[in-house]
Amino acid sequence: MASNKERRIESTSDAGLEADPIAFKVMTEIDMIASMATTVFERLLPENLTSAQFGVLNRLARLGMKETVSELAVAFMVAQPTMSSTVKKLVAKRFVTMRVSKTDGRVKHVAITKRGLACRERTVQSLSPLYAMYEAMADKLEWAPMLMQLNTLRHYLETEVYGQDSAE
Amino acid sequence: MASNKERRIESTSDAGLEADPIAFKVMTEIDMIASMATTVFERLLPENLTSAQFGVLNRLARLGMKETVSELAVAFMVAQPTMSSTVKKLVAKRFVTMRVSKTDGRVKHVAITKRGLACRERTVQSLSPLYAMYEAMADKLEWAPMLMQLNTLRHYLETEVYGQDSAE
DNA sequence: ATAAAATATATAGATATCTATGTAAATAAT
DNA sequence: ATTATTTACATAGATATCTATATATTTTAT
Repeated sequence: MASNKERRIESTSDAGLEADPIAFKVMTEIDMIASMATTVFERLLPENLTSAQFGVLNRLARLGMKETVSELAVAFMVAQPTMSSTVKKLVAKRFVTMRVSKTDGRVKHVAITKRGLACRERTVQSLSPLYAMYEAMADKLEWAPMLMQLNTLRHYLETEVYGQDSAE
Repeated sequence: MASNKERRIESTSDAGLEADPIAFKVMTEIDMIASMATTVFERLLPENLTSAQFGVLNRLARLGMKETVSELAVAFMVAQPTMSSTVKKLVAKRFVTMRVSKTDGRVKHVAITKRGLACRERTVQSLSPLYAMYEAMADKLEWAPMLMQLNTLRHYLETEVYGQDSAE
């Protein structure tokens, strides 16, 4: 919800204020976690990579295929001009190439380069403290059930945001 | 983590790609949920309120007290100049006042006005579809256990981000 | 009492995002 | 076939955020 991303500086340790329905408290926690996890993550990124840039690099590396700007925008839930901008930065760093499709002159395929793959590898390495951190939490946290619940919640929201079951 | 806020447009319904450790998948879900929940939330905000502005208004209304710019910045986990900017907008709309403290000339107290309170009330009303939506989800979602797990996760991250137990 | 350090806020500049719109190419309609 | 519509990407302008720094005030040290 963003608006409720409110740390309690009062006495207890709940997020959100008393009057919030529990769903709002959950959303407040989720906002705060997203924000802090992003902070932790970005601190570890090398070579002036932004998290948006690494996201694209990582996706192209793992899928092992090129994708169009629009496909990437959908995949990362950002506006198309936002993804155009991110890809532009990656092109400037020579981590990806953009080439007009041979079969459709409107489309541009984004493909990762060798330099990009190498950078992605280095970055994954430098993220190792993250793995350690999350493993350390596994004592106290049940990741699997949490994932299931969050997945359910996400699907509800996707329907809400993108209309009737836009999720494949 | 932001960088992994990646919708699968492939066949399954998991977030994140196969190779991710489960903690990364959880973080990916959390990012996506935060993003979509914010979208849903902002669509409902009236009077050109941003979620940041409503957050401050709502907090001041519920706490029933004035707070300083720095206190608000800490509460919402944003940089101090960011909160200065948000408060400035609220002052322009005459929803809050800023007054230099009588006991400390550096400090400015932010207090909600009657106009601000009224606006907050209207906004809470216009958010009613949100309550309905979250209630509708309660069939399939266990809000309470989820809240507990997320709370634990948040505390881990607070320690990580702000150093040893900055959380009161 | 004066000078130095710390604190609260504001300002400046940079960046990432958004919406609206422009441009070029492909598809559909006539 | 031509024209209109749709689609994919780029550009422009607005906004919210951040970091770095300036300014004013208070507190601390000498």
